Amino acid sequence: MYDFFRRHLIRRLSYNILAMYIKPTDSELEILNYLWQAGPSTVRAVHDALSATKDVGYTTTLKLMQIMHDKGLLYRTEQGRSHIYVALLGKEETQQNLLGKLVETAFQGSAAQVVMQALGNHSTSKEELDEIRALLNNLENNR
Amino acid sequence: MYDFFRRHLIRRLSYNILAMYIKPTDSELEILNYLWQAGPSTVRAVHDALSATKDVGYTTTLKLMQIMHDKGLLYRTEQGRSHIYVALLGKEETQQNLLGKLVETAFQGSAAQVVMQALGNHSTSKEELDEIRALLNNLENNR
DNA sequence: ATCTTACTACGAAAAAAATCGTAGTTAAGC
DNA sequence: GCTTAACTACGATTTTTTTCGTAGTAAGAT
Repeated sequence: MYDFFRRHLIRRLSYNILAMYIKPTDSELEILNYLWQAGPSTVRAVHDALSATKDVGYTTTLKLMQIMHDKGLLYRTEQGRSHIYVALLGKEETQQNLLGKLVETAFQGSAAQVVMQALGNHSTSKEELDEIRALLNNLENNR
Repeated sequence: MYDFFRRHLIRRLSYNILAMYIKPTDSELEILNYLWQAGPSTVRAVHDALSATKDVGYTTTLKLMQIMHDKGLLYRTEQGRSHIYVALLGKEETQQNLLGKLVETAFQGSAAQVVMQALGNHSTSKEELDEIRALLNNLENNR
C-alpha cells in the first residue's frame, strides 16, 4: 500500500514537472472537474454526475477513468469491491496549463488579448470587476 | 467561378452561425494562424513556415489543408498549378469560441477566473494593463 | 444455497486526427 | 524533345480518443 502510493507520488511528481506537456481531453476534463469539486469518488458517482448532462454508458466512464489512471492522471484505492479515485492533477495547475496553451496557440502569446476577450464577451459581476482591478493595481505596484 | 465563391460564401455563413460548434484542432490552428497573419497563401508557404518550428512532411501539411478545405474552414482558388488558400474562419471569432469553450470546460464559466489566471501568470506590459483598466471602467459605466 | 445486483477487467471497434508514400500532372530548364 | 522540379490527389496507416459489450466476481437479498 505504501509502495503503491509512493509509486504514484513519484509518477505525480514527474507529471507535475511534465505538467506543461499534459493536456487532458474534454472528456477527461469533465471527470477531473467532478473530482476537484467532489473529492475522492467512485466511478458510479462520477458517472451519475456526468450522465445528468450527457448520454453516456457506465462502462465508458469506467474505461475513461481506468485510462486516466494508467496515464497517471488519477490515483485510486480499493474500497470493498469498488475503487475510489482521486485527481492527481491540481485544478489550478491544469487551468494554468490549458490557458497557457490557448494563449500560445490562439492568442500569439498575448495574455492581455485574452483578458480583453474574456472581459468583453462574458458577463462579469461588479464584485469580480473590482477584484480584477485590485489585481491590476497589485501587479503594477509590484513591478 | 462566381458560383464557386457563392457556394463557399454560403458555407461560410452557415459556419459562422455554427461557429460556436467548431473547434479547430491544434494543427488546424497553426495553419489558420499563419493564414490570418500572412493572408492568402500556398501550401508551400504555409508548410515552410510550419516546418521552421516543427518536423513535418510537406504532404502532411497539404493533406491537412485539403481536409480543412473539405470541412469548409478554408477557401481555395487555383493559381497556375498550385492553390491559394484563404481562411474562412475569422480570427477574432475563433479566439472567442476557443476561449468560451475553455471558460466553460475548465473554469466553470467564470470569465473573471480566467482573467485572474491570465494576468497573474503571464507577463503583461504597463500599456496593456492600462488598456485593460480602461476596458474595466468602460464595462462598469455601461452597466 | 441461489439469484440478483453492482462492481471491474478487457477486448474490440468506431471515430477523429495526423502522417506520409506513391502516382500522376504540368511547367520550366536544358 | 526530355528531364527535372513542384504541384495535387489519394489511399493507407498510425495514433489517439471515445464508446460499449461481454465476461467474470463478489456482496447482499431472499
